[in-house]
Amino acid sequence: MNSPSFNIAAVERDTGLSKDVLRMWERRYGFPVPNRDGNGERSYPPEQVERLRLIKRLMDAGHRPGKLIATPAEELSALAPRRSAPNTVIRDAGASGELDELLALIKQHDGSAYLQAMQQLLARQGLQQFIQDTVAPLTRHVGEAWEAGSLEVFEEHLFTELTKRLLRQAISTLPGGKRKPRIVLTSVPDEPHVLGLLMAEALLALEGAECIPLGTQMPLLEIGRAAEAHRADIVALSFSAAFPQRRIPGLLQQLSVLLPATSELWAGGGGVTRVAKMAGVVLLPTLDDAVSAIAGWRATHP
Amino acid sequence: MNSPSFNIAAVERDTGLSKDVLRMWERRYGFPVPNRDGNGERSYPPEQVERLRLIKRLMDAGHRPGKLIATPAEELSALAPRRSAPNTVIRDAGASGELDELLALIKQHDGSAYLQAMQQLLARQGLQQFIQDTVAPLTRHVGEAWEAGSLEVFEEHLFTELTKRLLRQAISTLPGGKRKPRIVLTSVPDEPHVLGLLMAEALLALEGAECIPLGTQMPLLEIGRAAEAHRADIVALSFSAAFPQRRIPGLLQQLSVLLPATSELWAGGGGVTRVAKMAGVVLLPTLDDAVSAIAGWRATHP
DNA sequence: TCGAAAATTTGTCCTAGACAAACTGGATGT
DNA sequence: ACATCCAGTTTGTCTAGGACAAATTTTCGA
Repeated sequence: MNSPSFNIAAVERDTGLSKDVLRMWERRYGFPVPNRDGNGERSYPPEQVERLRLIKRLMDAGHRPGKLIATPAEELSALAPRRSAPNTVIRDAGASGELDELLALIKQHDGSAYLQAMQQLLARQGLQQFIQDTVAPLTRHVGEAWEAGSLEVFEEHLFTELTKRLLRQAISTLPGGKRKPRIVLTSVPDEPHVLGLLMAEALLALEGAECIPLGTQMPLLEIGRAAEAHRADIVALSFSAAFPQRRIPGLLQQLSVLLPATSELWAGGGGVTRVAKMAGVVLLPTLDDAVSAIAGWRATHP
Repeated sequence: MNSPSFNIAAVERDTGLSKDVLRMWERRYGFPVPNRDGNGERSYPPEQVERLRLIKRLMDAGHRPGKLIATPAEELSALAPRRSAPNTVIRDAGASGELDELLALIKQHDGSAYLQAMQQLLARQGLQQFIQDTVAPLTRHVGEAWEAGSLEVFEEHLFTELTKRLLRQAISTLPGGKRKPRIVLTSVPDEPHVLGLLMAEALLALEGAECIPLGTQMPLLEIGRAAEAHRADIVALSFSAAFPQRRIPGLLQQLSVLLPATSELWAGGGGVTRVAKMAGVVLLPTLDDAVSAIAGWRATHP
């Protein structure tokens, strides 16, 4: 019943900060300063874990750890988002007021009302417009709300889970595309976000492409094998805006070596907007790009 | 085009063996012995990564690393599964031949044939029987095939992805349960397996319970908050058979402190079969247990 | 043959040092 | 005003080897 405390592994789990980073911060910045248990091992009180979670969130929003840790407690929580991209939204569902309403349903934890509202929108707009004008902006909106701290983790999970269901359901009603190209869809390890992948799948399936969804977090070696086994024309990867940009070129590079020569490599999602062009990889920052890329592929593969 | 090599982080990603373990094995057993790059950092050739993946698989099947590493290369691959539990299957879809046929479709990478076969079974058996007699045994079957090495990772992903879709689709056709109890469904960090959760959700929803699916891998603190926000009567966690058993009691212990007093904690799935009973936690090793637990809950909560 | 005690195996934690990649801020050139 | 380059700082990840507790196997005695 006494206040629980966390060992370093538990803190890593709950904050997403690696053990190495936790020790390094302690050494460099003097925070966090955990207690020590009988074996001299770190034991973090809940307040420090809470502060670490807040810091991590702000870091994901573009702040730097050195500054954040130096900042005294209170006005940490007041810090505004600071993403470099001013987020030039391309199409938005009319007023973004509509998005706010949907988000409000999530914040009220009213899953069924959210589902109902979304299903209504889907019926009204049709799948393609629904994805491009509602789901995609809403996902961005949720990402921003999360970075601004106005959304709890479990609220984001609820949003993701319900939206996944909507999209999967919509996809399953499409006629199983049997036309070329054949596309393997997945993401790399450490990229668990699945909504981008599902949106892409829905749009590609609408174009009649044959989609092979493999879920998220495939080891690179396995992606190569899957491409071979499925004789994929295209391997499409999704990188969310939260994925560390600097790791992307290396991953794509490594992967392009592992793929069979007959498979193209496409990389899409908010994560690739500012990735430099590279040989052997097609970059598709927006969903529109994906749709037109299909047309392009068909034009060059009679 | 030259043979790619892996730094220690990439090996951790692809094998699931932590950096600490990789360095420790090198020190203790003399394997793996990576090359060193210009900065003196480890650089693993693909063969060693491959061997490590094999060793990890056999460890998950119950073997011990010391023995495995000592074993010369060739007959490693011949090693049989060695799970302690002889896997007393309770109900099986008639002959397990049916399962083999379904599995064969996956191995042929024929997703649409698999979906069709499963949909047919669902229509014939009804949802409850379908889950208990087909999906659950099939999932075990896949787990065993994976441990025996007869299934590639990407094949398992395909199976999981397609089966997820089937279950979600089936769930969405059920009338949204609005009766008590209200159940939050999720899993702890490091437990990414979602099929058990979906099977449980389907069965619980069939009983008319109100299910709130939050997806997998919720930090413990967030689970507590979600329970509170949703005023959950029950928090249901799923542990797959692959989850390290020894970590479960600690997690449940910690979580039971974090939950509001009005929420019960249920833990189910193949992972809890051999976990000792503990105060404040209801253990549900099988799906049948979950169904009867609902009846029990309703009997005690008028 | 069973159960307890001893020995072993194994993972995780610890400290402390090094360095490269990424970012910052300022100076310079167009 | 804007792009580009350079130096300085910040930051994460890697390295080494030591320690120990928890889990498992083996040994020994009843």
